[in-house]
Amino acid sequence: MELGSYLPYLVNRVGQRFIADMTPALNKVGVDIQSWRVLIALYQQGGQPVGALSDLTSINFSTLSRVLDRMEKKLLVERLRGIDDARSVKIELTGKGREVTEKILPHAAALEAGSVDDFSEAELATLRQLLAKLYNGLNGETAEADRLAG
Amino acid sequence: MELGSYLPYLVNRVGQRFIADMTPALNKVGVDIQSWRVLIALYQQGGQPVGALSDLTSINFSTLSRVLDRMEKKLLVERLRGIDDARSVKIELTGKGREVTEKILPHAAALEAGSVDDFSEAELATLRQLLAKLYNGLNGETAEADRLAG
DNA sequence: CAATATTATTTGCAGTTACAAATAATATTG
DNA sequence: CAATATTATTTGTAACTGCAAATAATATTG
Repeated sequence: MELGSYLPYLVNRVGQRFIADMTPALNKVGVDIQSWRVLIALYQQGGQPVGALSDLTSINFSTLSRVLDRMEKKLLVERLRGIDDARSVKIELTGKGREVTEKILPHAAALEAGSVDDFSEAELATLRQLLAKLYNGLNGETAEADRLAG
Repeated sequence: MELGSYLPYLVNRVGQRFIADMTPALNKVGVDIQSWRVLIALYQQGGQPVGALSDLTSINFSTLSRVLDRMEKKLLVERLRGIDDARSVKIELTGKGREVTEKILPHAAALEAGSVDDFSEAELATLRQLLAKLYNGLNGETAEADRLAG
């Protein structure tokens, strides 16, 4: 096995570079990377209960609970307890959350665009499609999933 | 912008799934994900100074220093101070480090193989090539790099 | 319908992480 | 060659993370 062709390696280093390149824009508005993931998810998919948001952002649900604490303190999101089921908490963007998201979005778009500057449209579409396919080929095994599977 | 086509999102969720799916095999031998990254890097590329290992693994150099502390305590690596330049520390796999790596490798290979089960050889090659190209299209901006760039 | 199981989220806690400063060594320069 | 700058790594510190247990609510079942 060769490191340079090992998919987890290739994927991890790209992910870390995206984070590194995004960090200056995030620092400017005092938002950390995890909060940014929550912001885009909510901005594009609307209010979500914590569990769904955890799936959507790939942030561990207990970590996410703490991320939401920070975001709530900064008035970026609010927790709406038990709209239909009082066990669940619906997370909604606040006006400020939307504002901040819209301030970051252009930087995010520019970064993504810059990263694929010398990709053809076809290559870009292929990359997205293969990443989605790769995701589906993985299990997303969790302690919880294991327990249920036996 | 759509979440499902946003590259940092697509990449991050794949990376998290690789971690989640790899974790059981790593737990069995008491190795965390960061240590695993160091193990494969050293196993395949040979002994490295800390800085090079930081680049290779995409682990922040000060975090890496602590990761190496844990690994040294578990006798997986050793620090060889100043072979040619006394400022640098060459990190080498120990015999045990190699053993443990070889115990994990089959799981890693199986996981990767399973994730691309329904990929053609051509698709797999394309994915790898596009991920490498994407990596090159990113800056890997660091506080240090920023300082140097002015 | 009381007892038990299940689902959703938070919290205790024991690490882990990353920025910035400190340390340690080599290179440069006046 | 002493003073200063640069390079490589570690460490102080404050915040972040994730497992497991606790809490809180709804569903099921005998």
